[in-house]
Amino acid sequence: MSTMTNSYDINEFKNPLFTVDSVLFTVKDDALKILMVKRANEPFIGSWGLPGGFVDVDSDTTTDVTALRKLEEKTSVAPQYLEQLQAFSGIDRDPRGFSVTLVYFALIAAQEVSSHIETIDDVQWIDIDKINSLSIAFDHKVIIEQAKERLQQKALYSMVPVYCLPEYFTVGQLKSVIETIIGKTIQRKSLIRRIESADMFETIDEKVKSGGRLAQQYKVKPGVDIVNFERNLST
Amino acid sequence: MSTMTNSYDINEFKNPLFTVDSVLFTVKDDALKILMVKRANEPFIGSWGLPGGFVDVDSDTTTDVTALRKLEEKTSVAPQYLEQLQAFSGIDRDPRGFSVTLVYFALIAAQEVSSHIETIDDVQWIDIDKINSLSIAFDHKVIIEQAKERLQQKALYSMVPVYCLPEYFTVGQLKSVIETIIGKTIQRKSLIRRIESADMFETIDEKVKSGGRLAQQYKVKPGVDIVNFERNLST
DNA sequence: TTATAAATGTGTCACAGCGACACTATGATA
DNA sequence: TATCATAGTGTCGCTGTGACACATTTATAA
Repeated sequence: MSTMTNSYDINEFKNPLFTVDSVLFTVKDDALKILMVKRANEPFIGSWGLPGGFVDVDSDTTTDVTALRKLEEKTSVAPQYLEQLQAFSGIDRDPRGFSVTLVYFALIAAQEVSSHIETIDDVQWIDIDKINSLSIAFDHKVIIEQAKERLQQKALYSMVPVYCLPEYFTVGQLKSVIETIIGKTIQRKSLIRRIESADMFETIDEKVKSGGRLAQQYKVKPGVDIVNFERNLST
Repeated sequence: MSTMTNSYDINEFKNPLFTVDSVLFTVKDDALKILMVKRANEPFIGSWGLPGGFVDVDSDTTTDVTALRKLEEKTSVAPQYLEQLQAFSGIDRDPRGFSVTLVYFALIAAQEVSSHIETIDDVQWIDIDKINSLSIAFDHKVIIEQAKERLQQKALYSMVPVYCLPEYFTVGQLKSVIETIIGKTIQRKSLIRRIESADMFETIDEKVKSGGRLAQQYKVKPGVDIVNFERNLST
């Protein structure tokens, strides 16, 4: 066989630097927060950055696994919701050269991880409104802004915000989480109509105190997908 | 300085194989078609694949540029609409090892490129319903399916389908394109209401024949963004 | 010249789902 | 037992889509 073949030599091209990062949201103390990590390495040592890193090509079967692995290193649990946000690329965004970061968008209940995170000093829940006043690595400010917009959009036409709540939750809790995410109030009645029509939730027999009348508890039916509604809530 | 620093050595990790591919849609002869390329190289030589390739880290400023460059090599023009779809990754999807492909989603008017493509024998518009009966490279069948679903969703709540039409178009043409994309009929009246409320289009003085009464022509106002409606058309 | 077909464009009613808001229900507390 | 706080319901109005009849304008053929 000739040495001139059509087969591709893996080292022929310079490959871009490829990383996976996640924007992990939660709602805690009536504020939208994201998980940030204080960087221990160059570049941007000492700044806050999104949790993430390189793919381990010997053990990660997909980039989803990379994202989950990196998040679990920081939170010790898996997020309740994970989806791809977008890739961000550029010749200037990393001083080491052309780089691509595939960014995931994740949700978790604050209760699931709070005690664990409080024991680590380089991992914190940071209020999304305080991001602009901090030193943030790479283009992560822009990434966070886009992730926030996506979350806000999704909150208007789907039930994703339930993944910021524990297994059992009430209408009041869900209403509060949605309002925190989108930054405006919604009608309790509209939310109840959606809960009933979505057919995503089951009621729990035991009710729970809430400062007034006992509240009905709900949980997500096992195995159901997120329902998308045909209309947005009021913009 | 010690040689033991925290700075990252770019060659320390095996980087995944990274490519950029595009699903370029058009509507032609009342059918939804995508641009496919007959592969001239291994792997999957001889099969049909999506147009794409490696980033040129010396000249591409972002992956968007890579996608546009690769599409222009095949069509000789830039698509009218381009957005990221999603990254697809895995240890098995490419025989050369762990690979990631960042997939873009693009739209163009058939008229813009048809004459150019007809002169090339390894680049073709392929009817999306015929994809399953062809030999398709990598996981591109799955990618195409997801791109199609995204396009169908977008057609229900936005005006993206206009980017499958030439600069000047009529309501009848837009209705036909939307119906081809979503695979069902819509109400002309609903479409006109949307055209009027979107404030994205301007009317053209000159009307055009269409087999009956002369039809009003529209064009996209320069510089406007796609409008998203708060409701979907009927599912 | 006139009738017909074909497509464009309009008028309008019904329906669904969200917003608004008054009203009822139930548990804690004084 | 009265009051407060939160949970939950009833219902009217509004908006945008679906449906469909009707009017308009052009080409074509009798």
